[in-house]
Amino acid sequence: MFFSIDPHNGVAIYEQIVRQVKFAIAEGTLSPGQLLPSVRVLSQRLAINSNTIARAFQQLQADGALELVRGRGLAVCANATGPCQDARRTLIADRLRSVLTEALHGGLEPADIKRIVREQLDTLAGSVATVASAPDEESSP
Amino acid sequence: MFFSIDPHNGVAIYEQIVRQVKFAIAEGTLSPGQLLPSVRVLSQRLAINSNTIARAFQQLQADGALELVRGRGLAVCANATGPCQDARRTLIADRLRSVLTEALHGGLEPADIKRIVREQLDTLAGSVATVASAPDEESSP
Amino acid sequence: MFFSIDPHNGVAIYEQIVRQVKFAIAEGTLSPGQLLPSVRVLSQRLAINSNTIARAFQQLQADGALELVRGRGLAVCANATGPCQDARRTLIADRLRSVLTEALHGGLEPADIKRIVREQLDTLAGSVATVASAPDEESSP
Amino acid sequence: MFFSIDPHNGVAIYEQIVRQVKFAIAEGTLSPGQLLPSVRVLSQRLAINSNTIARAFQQLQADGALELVRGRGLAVCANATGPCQDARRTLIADRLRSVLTEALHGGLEPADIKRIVREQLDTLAGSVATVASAPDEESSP
DNA sequence: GTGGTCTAGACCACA
DNA sequence: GTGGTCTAGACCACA
Repeated sequence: MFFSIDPHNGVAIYEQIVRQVKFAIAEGTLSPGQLLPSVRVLSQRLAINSNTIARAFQQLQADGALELVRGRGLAVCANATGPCQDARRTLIADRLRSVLTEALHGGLEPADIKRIVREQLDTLAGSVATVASAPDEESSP
Repeated sequence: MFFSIDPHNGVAIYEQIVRQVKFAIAEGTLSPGQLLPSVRVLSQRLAINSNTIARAFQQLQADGALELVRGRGLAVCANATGPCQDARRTLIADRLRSVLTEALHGGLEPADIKRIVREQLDTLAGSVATVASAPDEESSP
Repeated sequence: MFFSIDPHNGVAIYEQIVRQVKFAIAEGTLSPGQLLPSVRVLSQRLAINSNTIARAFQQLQADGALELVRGRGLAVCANATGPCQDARRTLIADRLRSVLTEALHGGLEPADIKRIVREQLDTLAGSVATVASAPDEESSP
Repeated sequence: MFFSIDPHNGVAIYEQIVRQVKFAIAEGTLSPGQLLPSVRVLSQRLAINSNTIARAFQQLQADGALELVRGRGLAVCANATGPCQDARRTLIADRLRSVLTEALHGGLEPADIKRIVREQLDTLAGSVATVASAPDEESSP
């Protein structure tokens, strides 16, 4: 499981974790039943306080994405994949709508906006693809 | 000058105001020399605390977009249009890059993302166009 | 609003606060739109850390019982009364079912259990009624 | 001896075991001198960690309900029945008082509470009766 | 070892 | 003033 946290992007850290876990479940990087890295491990790896990790995990439990396995840790819920795929699309669409609204209100033309999207996608696709295909030492706990 | 503030989109309110003023300057809705509505008027119109408005205006002065005209208020700087056009593109592109990165990291395909962008643009274009062409009682103070 | 917190009864403090706020909404002690005591005030009054109060309030927001009023505090949601009445009955019925199951499994007869319930209710009804009818200095903020 | 453990009812698992053993002694399912299943057996049967079982047994010894019989295991104390009957009533009454207090504080009427108790008892009585009369392969070791 | 809760105290955005 | 977030560190139940 790969995390990329930015403490200064306006989104709370615990919320970034919640989203990235849901996204990982959505794309199958985390499969049902799989255990997540422990709070302590993740805390150390991300250099983030363990309370913050715990808060994210608790939210994920409340959202039905993770379940507690006593003494072993937190595991992906059996039927979490579908809902997480929905959640992913909704979250992305909401953020996109917000940015696009701002762009249109700011006087950019749809054609111009589409051009920017295309540019950014072309730039990003390469680097992200690299990350995504990198070997992940934790995918089978 | 038309403002649309969304308290839940993750961007601080004062920051939304800063951006929207710059965007209005970029597209010419606000021209050099033009006076902005006062903090008090804007505070009342947007139902937003005046400290928040004041903070946005302070930032806009610091960024060289607005300047104080003694006894009259804040006016658009003489040479602000060009820089604001640049800023607009950068601000939009930055937010877009952030969302697109999140989407790609989350396992969405570029094609799927482009489809979502198209959907959202189609939905939004109509409503925004309407707003944009509405008469604006404050554009010539 | 009256709180009675017992740090040692096995239920987490924040959870006790969540329940008692929902119960107060259910019985109308807290009406829609009404502001709750602030986190700081409650923290001092109950001698409980403000993070714990904040956590309870956050849960209550997530549950749709409270909503944030920027700069003023947290208010009871407009349509929270009905759901809180349902939640109250469910929570009580669940806890009762748990105790009654234990009693039956432990070999007590239904008649004996009913007698204990009657005894306890008679004992408690008086004292609670007194509390409930006491003047509440905070019911109209 | 029949155990029914509910990990989600707020009472610690070891505490549930302590209570259920006392209750079984109270109703005679466990008689003085009778040996209890070993920690290992119970741990396996209930799918509960053996530390948790051991802790419950330790508490039961401290409470004078069980005693160690060298080389054979833990047995019900000679004079445990009476005290366990008292304990049973007290433990049940305490939990009931706690729930009933919460219900009254929450604004439920005594009549409404009695109705809920009656409903729950009717629902539960059938299933529990069935369990109680089932043959118990361990009652005479 | 696992997660859950709580405290004390800092800093932030917003009103 | 309001609530929200984060850290550091303690203690707990359970495996």
